[in-house]
Amino acid sequence: MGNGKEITNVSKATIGRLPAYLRYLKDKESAGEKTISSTAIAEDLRLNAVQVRKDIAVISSVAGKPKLGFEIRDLIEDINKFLGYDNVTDAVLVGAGGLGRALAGYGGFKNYGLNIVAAFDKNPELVGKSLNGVQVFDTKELPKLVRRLNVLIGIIAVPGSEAQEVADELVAGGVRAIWNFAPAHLILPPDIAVKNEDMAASLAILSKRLAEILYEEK
Amino acid sequence: MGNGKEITNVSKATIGRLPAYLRYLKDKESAGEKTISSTAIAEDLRLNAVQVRKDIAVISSVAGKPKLGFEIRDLIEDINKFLGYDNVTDAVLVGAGGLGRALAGYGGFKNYGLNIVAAFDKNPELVGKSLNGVQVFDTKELPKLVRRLNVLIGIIAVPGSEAQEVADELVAGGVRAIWNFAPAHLILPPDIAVKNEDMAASLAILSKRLAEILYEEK
DNA sequence: TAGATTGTTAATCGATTAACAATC
DNA sequence: TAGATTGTTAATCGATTAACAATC
Repeated sequence: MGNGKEITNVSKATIGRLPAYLRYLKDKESAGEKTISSTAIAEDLRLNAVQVRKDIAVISSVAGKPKLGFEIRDLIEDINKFLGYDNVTDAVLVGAGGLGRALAGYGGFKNYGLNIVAAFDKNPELVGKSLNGVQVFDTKELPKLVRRLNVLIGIIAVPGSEAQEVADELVAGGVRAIWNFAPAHLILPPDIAVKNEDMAASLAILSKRLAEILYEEK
Repeated sequence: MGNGKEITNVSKATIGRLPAYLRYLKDKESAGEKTISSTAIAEDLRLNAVQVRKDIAVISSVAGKPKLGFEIRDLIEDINKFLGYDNVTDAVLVGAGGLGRALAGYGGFKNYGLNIVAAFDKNPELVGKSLNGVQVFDTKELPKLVRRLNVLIGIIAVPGSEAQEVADELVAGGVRAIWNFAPAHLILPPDIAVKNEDMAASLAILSKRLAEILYEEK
């Protein structure tokens, strides 16, 4: 999950673009290409070439070569390292309903350095079951088990009305980062990292863009 | 989905905060409160009070009253109207696997002005089935059916390798906005609205914040 | 009245984009 | 050499925050 050295003030915007670069570069590598220019990346990903070069400068030690560009292999390695995809971090999932099941079933997380070690649900029918190899425990066990497993990341996939309570229990168990998929605003201590996956917000932004597009062509 | 009148240049940042305001205000209303100040909203939602007032100014016609604040009822009505939650827009879902099923099963979308009218999958075993009342069709039927249903929004929940193809078919069917949950960068005409739900990007940002927090307290 | 709160203008901050010399 | 491309400095853009008079 990245080591101390790399924790310079890299902007959220840059970090958010890195996974897209990584996917793109892997595609190029699979296609047999060896080098890539910032101009090419920018064009394909609809970004600004200077932005791409700056992003690369932040995470990469190797310099690009005029006329040639960057070594794809090097870039992939640097991004993987920066994002901490080499070493996996454990996480727990709370909520084994529809979305929770989908998240547990999504095998891709391990590639992103995340390993879901346990799931929790308060529904007795789900407790004891296993979601894609992840065992479901009773939510009552949450703080105790999280502490014992020494887990730092909690994923919340419960209804909005239960999210705050779950978040409190995660924090009580020692979790330091919360990935919140519930439609709820969580009140948390300042030394806990939170990322809200607010579907309503995303949809609102998409809808407004759509409305703009339709309006413009009228 | 908002009407022409409201399509001024409201920033994406503001639009993204509106759903959070709405949830918060509904909570307050349920708790029996009648008015709310921007200072109170800002404190509870960990925002800046000026920002809250500016956001409100953009979407609301009614003015706040010094010493009192804003009428909660009015604000809720204005945000609902601005976000177009009153009138529902149809959408199709492509991919009836784990995530697709979770999205189809998520009843909340209707509250957000989105109505999933059909799902598609290329897996014959899923075709003909129904996900929470949403019928699954063969992906082959996609362009034809999308056009016939006159659907403007497509939700992509297929593996990354299939996302571009699906996007092309959605566009061919007349879709004008794409909500992309697949880990893939889509190449699309400029007059198509896209919102990428990039889980890897979200996780990267959360992980870096966690790393920072852990680093600081060392 | 006194004080909390609004609405708005100005200042700051952060991120993107433009310009351009250096270089392979 | 000529030209594509890099790396960096400066300019621009957009969003957040600070300052403050108006007002209920």
